[in-house]
Amino acid sequence: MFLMSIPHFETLLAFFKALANESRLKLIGLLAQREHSVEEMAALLQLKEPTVSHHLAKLKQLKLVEMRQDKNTHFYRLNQAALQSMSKAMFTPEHIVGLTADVDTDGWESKILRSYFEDGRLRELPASRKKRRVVLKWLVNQLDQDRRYAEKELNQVLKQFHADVATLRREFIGYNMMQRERGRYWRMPEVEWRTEA
Amino acid sequence: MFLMSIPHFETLLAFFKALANESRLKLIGLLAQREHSVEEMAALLQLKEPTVSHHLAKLKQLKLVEMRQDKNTHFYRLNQAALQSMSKAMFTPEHIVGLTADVDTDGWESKILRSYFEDGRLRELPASRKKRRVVLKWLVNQLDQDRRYAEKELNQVLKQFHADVATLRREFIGYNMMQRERGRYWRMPEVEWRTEA
DNA sequence: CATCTAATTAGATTTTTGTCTAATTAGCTT
DNA sequence: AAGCTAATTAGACAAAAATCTAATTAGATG
Repeated sequence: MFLMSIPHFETLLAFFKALANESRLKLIGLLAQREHSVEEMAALLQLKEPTVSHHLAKLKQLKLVEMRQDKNTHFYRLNQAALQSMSKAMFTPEHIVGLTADVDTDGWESKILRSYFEDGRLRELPASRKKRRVVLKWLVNQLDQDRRYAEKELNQVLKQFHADVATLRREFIGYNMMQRERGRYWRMPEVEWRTEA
Repeated sequence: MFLMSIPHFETLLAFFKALANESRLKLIGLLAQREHSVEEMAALLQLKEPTVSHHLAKLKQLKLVEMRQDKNTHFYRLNQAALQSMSKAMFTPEHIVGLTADVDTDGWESKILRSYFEDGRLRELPASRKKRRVVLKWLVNQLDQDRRYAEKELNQVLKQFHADVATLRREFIGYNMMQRERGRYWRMPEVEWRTEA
């Protein structure tokens, strides 16, 4: 239909607020099936019409629903496209990392992460040592602190971020972010990591 | 990693409630970068520790964050997998339609939609006339009531649900759900639709 | 024009949620 | 054990949000 830009903090928050309510979520469910008039929806959800109107106004503000008028009946329908594109872009790492723009502690690392991740996946391992370390640090952080992973399990987790899992494993060991013994891998405490692989 | 079952109404609502808050969303942003102690997060967000603790408890309940303890410092980290799988399954049509289970008006149509849609896409056009009509009805409802679509635009919208857009277009015309003239398509009011194609 | 209908807006009330301070717990450290 | 530190729990208070009734608007119809 049309692409929506990646939503920013305020947008995302507003979006969650809109959906974080029992009545509104039910309304969306109803509207996913077909259009409904305000009257109908009020009856189905056992709410008064003004209440429904109020909820629809919120959803309309965010373009999650659209309205058409026939005589003095207002028919609402869901804007699937808005919903989908929102949920799609929502939880990719580079986007989540961007959430903290205002707070941001280590802006430098965030910037690197954002630039190397795309649609939730690592495009390529950075060539420079410093950047590579940032990316690896983030990745190793996706693993459980105390768990011992079989190689297969480790691959499972890693391949969700990058195809070349063998290189990732090797780099982890190189930086001493992980250790291996008899086919099992586990994380090392951060103080033990090396600066150079 | 592991598959999560499709969340149901209560789960989904709880999930949105968890994220529909400025502080919690920022926490998630922070934790997406690396693990943090409660103290750190309180400082970064300019909140008191009990407040942060309280928010983390909510996120922990939903397994969105995990905690590891070192001495008496608690380190929290994000459970990316939970977040991702939640957002992924979230807004597929067959799931949204399922939201209204308790309310449900036309359970029969919903059931059909759920069974023919998978991951947001139409698996195949039902063979039986009655079922096909339900699916087409839903699809045509994704279009703007009053807009006139160029064939290309129409395809754009439709292909997001099904590859064989030519058949869909033909069926719409057949059921008189849409009309065409000089390469332009538009929706017909529901009263004009035919029962048989 | 008077009246009816469906919806929205205004304003009041109640419920839910976020934040704080104070008190408590759990785990060191001396 | 006494004291220290980081976190959690309890409870109070304040702010935000949901819902209702009443009043108003917009459009249709006799």
